[in-house]
Order: sequence, then structure tokens, then C-alpha cells
Amino acid sequence: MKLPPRTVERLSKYRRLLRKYKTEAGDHIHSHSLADLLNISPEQVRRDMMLIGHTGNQRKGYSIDALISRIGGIIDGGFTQNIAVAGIGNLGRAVTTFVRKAETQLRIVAGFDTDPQKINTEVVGIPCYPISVLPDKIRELDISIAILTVPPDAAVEVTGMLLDSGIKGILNFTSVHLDVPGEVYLKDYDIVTSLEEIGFFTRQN
Amino acid sequence: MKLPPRTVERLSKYRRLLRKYKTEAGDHIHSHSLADLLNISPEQVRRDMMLIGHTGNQRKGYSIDALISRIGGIIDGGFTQNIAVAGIGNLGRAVTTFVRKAETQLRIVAGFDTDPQKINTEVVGIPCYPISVLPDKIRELDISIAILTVPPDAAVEVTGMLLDSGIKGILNFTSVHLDVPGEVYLKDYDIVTSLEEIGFFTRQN
DNA sequence: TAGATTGTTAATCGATTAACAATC
DNA sequence: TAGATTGTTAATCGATTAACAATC
Repeated sequence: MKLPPRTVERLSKYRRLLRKYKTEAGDHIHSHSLADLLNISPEQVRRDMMLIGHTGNQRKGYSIDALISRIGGIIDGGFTQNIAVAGIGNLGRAVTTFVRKAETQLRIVAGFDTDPQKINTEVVGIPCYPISVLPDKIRELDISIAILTVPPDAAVEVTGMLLDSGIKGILNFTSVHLDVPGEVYLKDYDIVTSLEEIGFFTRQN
Repeated sequence: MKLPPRTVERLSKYRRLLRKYKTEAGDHIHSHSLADLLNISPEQVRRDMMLIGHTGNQRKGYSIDALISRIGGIIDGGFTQNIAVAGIGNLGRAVTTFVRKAETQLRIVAGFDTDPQKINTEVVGIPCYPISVLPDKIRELDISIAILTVPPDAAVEVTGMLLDSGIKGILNFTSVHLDVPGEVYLKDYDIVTSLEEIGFFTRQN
């Protein structure tokens, strides 16, 4: 199924909200109610529904259960995907803990680091391996996504190893620009740039 | 100065790259060289230059020093902005440490938490205050930006306190959707949604 | 039925890319 | 001068919003 990135993001958010909303409210929801939960327009919700081929009822709106499982079929694709965290420093551990708490089909199954203190132990509940075995472990554990939280100096080298090992997507927390082939899906979380962006716009008046 | 958000993000990245590039290469750079560093088009670099009113030389390109200071004038606005971290858990501490290492005019000056163990101590180098004094401290320390790393249950309440205290911008690491007035600049780092988005697109083939 | 809501097409908006004259 | 590069306008692309007929 071909969908715009923004729609996929919203689908993920719809699902999370609906799971919560379901226990609080009825079993159906109108486009404007769902829109209000995310501060977007009802037209956008309806357009997203159209794109995923989900239809509602003009009187009751959309069935929450049906929508949750529809989104699941699209977002999860029916199976679990495995994630590796490259760099088990403060940020790597924090993100790992954070993701584990979430209700998602994604599983963090391995960490990689160079620190001998961490290697071959469990850190925040996941096995930590030396970077040297990264290619083997990526294949062995069928890992398709990497979270990159290594120090800036190591970013390019580790990314090269990830790409060579066939990784398909990267969430990049380093401030280093990564050059990845078109078929690899890259998302940058550039914290300092985002803060500078916020800083700039908070001064506009 | 009125600029599109994407341009502001790129300015931040240009500056970071130029600081590094400067020590490695000459004192001028062409639009295509700068573009290559970020995998964008030279037209986009030139358009950004146009928007900030920065002109180059058709033979030598853009003066690196002049560009760095021009961007600084825009991004930093000539003074330091203070940041608070709401929620000094794993993620809050990791982000704090991360930002402190960066070369930027932004300063994290306070943390807030409810844990009595942390309150009124220094955590990763910044003073940690109880949430109850948040409004006072935001004003007293002239804090305009908040990084939100509280647990999901506390997100809405703490955001309300931040808004009431006159905060101008928020970097939201919680998965909770925040409803902020139009004049407050909000940026969401929704880790699980981003991972689900990556998961979806890595399965497209 | 009347009224609200859905589904979908058309219009708009913001951002990127293409094209090209001006100029070093 | 010839050739590469800048600066800028026009075209395109992707996403959001407006409009409205169909329908429960």
C-alpha cells in the first residue's frame, strides 16, 4: 500500500489515541472528534481514511475497533519488526527504555557498543554486543531498523556497517548528516537543530 | 526576519557543517559543495542564501566566515536563550547531557522533577527543582524554551504550567499530543510514531 | 424528511526543483 | 573571452484545506 509519510505518521497517532479513547468513550467516532484529539481538520482525517480505503457510517462515524485493526494491518503489516540500538550511552539507554514501554509491534532486540564494561552484559534489559559482531547479529536476529545513538565521531562508520548488513531504516539521533541509499528510510532527530529552530521562532513577534 | 521553518533548520545545519569544514578546507565554499555535504540541491542552498540576503562571489562562492556569522545573527539573534528540562528521568538527563556538548547559544539552566531524591540537587550538572516552583523559576531564570520529558500522565498538566508561565517554545518528547496556542512554537519528537513510520516504509518494496 | 456526516474532487498553500539571465 | 557560478523567476510537486454531492 502506497501512502504519504505524513499520513503514516497520523495513522500511528490515530491508533494510539483510539486505544485510549475506546475505554473512555463509545465504540464509534466521528471525523471531527478524532480530528479534535490531534488538532487537525476533519477533512484531513477523512482524506486519510480514504487513502487507506476505510469507510465510515454517516450517522455513527467510524468503528473504533475496525479502525484500530485496519491501521494495525497497515502499520504492523502482520508481524513484529526487530530493532537494534547502536550506541548504548545515556541516550541509547533512555530511548530503549522509552520504546519498551510503548504498545507497538516493534521490538528492540540488541544493543551495540564499544565499552568493554557493557559488552556481553544486559543493559536496560537487552543484550549488548561489541560493534565488531554487528553485521552478524543484524542478520542473525533479522533486524531491519537501527536507532543510531553513537558519538558523532563514530556515526559515519557505524552507519556504513549497518548499511552493509542490509539495514532498511534508521532513526538518527546524532547530529551527523548521513548519506544513505534511496531505498533506506532515514529519519533525523537533530535535537540541537530543532532547539535552534524553536529558539528562532520564539523570537519572532 | 521571516523565514520558512525548513530554511531555518538548514541554516542550523549549514553552520554546524561550515564550522567543521572551515578547519579542513579553504575559506570559501560553492553552493554545490555545501549542498553535497547535506545531500540537497545547490539550488536550494542558493535559495536559502537569497532568503537571508546573503550574497556570494561567482568565482569563489560564499565566504565561510561571513556565512557563519550571518547565520549566527539570524539563529542566535545576538543573545543566549535559556532552556528548562521538565522531567529529569533517563531521557531528560540524556538530552541534557547531549545538548550541553553542542556548540550553540542555547543553555539548559534548570530541570524540574517530582522525585524527592533529585529535588534541590544537581543532576547531570543542572539544578533540579520541584515542579511546584516551575512557574517562579521559569520567570526568574528568563527561560523561554522547555524540553518536555515527563511521563505521559503528567504531560498535559506540566504543559499547562509551562504555558501559564509564559514559555514560548516546546520540544515535546512525550507521545502525548499537546494543544498549545498558535504563538507557542511546538516541535514533536514522537519516537514510537517515527519508528512505526520507518517500519512501514522499510516494508514497502 | 431534515440535518449532520461521509467521501471525493477542486483549489490553495508551502516547499523544492528547473531554467536561465547576469556576472565574476 | 569562455566557462562556471550566482541570484532569481517560473514550474512542479506534495500536502492541506475548501467545497459539495451523496447518503445515513
